Amino acid sequence: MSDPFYITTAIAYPNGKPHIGHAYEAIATDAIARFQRLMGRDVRLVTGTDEHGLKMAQTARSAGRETLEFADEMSSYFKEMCESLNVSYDCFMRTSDPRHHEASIALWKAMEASGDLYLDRYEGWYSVRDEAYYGEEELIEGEGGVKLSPQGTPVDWTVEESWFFRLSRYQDKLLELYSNHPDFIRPESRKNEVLRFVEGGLKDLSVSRTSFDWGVPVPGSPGHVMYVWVDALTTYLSGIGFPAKDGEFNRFWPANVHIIGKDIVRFHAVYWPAFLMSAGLPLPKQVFGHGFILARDGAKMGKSAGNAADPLGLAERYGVDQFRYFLLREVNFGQDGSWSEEAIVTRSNAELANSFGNLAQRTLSQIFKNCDAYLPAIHGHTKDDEALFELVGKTISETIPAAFESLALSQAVEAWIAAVFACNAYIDAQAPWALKKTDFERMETVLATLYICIAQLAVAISPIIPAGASKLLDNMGILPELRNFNGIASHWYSPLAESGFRLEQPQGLFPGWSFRRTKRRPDASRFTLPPEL
RNA sequence: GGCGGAGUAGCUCAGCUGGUUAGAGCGGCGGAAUCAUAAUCCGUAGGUCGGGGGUUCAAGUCCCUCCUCCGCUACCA
Repeated sequence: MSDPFYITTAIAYPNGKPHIGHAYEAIATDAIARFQRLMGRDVRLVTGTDEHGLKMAQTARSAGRETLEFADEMSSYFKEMCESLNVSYDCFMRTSDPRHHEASIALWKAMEASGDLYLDRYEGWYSVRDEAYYGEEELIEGEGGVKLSPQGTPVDWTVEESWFFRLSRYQDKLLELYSNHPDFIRPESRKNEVLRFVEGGLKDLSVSRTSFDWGVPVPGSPGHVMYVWVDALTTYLSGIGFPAKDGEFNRFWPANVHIIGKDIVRFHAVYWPAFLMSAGLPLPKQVFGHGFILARDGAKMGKSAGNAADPLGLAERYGVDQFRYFLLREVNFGQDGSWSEEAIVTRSNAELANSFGNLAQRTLSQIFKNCDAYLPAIHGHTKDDEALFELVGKTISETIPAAFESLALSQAVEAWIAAVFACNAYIDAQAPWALKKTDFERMETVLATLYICIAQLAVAISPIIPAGASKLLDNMGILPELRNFNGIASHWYSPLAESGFRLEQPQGLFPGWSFRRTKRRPDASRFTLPPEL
């Protein structure tokens, strides 16, 4: 049985339609999951929506809607996003799902059994928008002397009975965790922030609310619903079957990595492991806080910022693969990045259409025309061929896997495109179109060499651009069982050629987009215009 | 205020534990080629590696200091 690998995205709060940040996280997580599948691992990818909390209830009410019915709609946008962007999730867990309620209650009871939950009174300034209490001294003054949270959201003086979690008990255990598992929090800069926070002392955490009922009811405590983070985090368990411990859960927990935004690192790196320790469950191996995707003008794509670009619109306009490729190629995973339509077009044209797509096109076309569409025979390799094999082979079997393994996604793509460049340099140096007249057999060998390399590169990049890669591999007759790192490195070419496989008329893989430019193109009509949004 | 990031070619960025002429991509410029999605390949970038000081035979790469931007966090009030 192959190694299990369990990865999650954060569970999105669907108080609006998904923005580019949600798309980025889902795409990155999917790419990692797909990579692990190519490595032969048994993968589970869980994503979903966190639908509880006063904010959702209020938004629904102000829209004159039933809360659940409203949540259904909002959640569906996130699910659609995953479908549209080719995110290969195994489970889309909603916190409103009865199965999830069961899981949350089981976790709660386990924490209670450890003596970590107690009832007390909580009073303070509560911000509905932030779903958090603030101390008097944290408040800022808005216009007309109105009290506002540090985030500038309205606050109300609220007194409620609340369950508390003995977070204070876990300070030492958490610090021990961080020091025994240096990779628990990544990237490094996030870890420092968490360390500082925990070292500064932990207060017990209020983990239930009585001011609304849209949430998971606290067992045996009528009127209380769980604090949203308790049940949101629990999706990582319920998504693989918890509270049932046999089967999926037993096999996949603990998670290999939780992919989250840098803004919620604390919940995942402090509260979450504390909850799990309390419940007597194993801890995830890693929490990775990625950066934000900023608009060209530098504006932050915040949850409530309202200036969020529509990721589905962009994907539809420029292509899902192109959009995925851009985000993972251009942005150093873990750091903030920026996007613009021009940047998407530039990347897509230069690397997908011109470098890789065109490499495949020119190679397959020559085979199609010169070899009657049959895969040409190999008549002994030269040093040049061997050099290319070595470079491409090393890239797909060492460099790219190592980069993916350490979640250095943009470096993985960088290594890939460098190998593509090498193939283009090779085809130009060998000039099979010239060999056609002088040394037909050598031409055959050159085209066969490229064929092998292109298939290997297509497999290696398939986690990033699954649709295009799979279309190309289909066209090339690569069997499904060869579409993984081991398979594509094996000797499949000659058997395929000898099987009498013939190419169809090759077709362009990725279109080149034109884009408004100051400089005039010699013949702009040759470019395809992207569809209007 | 504390802690932590970032500041490298026009643009976007690589540069691990200090060591030959500081790198890549894009753009620009010049050439080659014409199989291919007017795509490709080769050559070319005269960059005070934010400023200043220091350690060293040798510093984007270590130390000090200053400036700018960002993140986490605190406090005075």
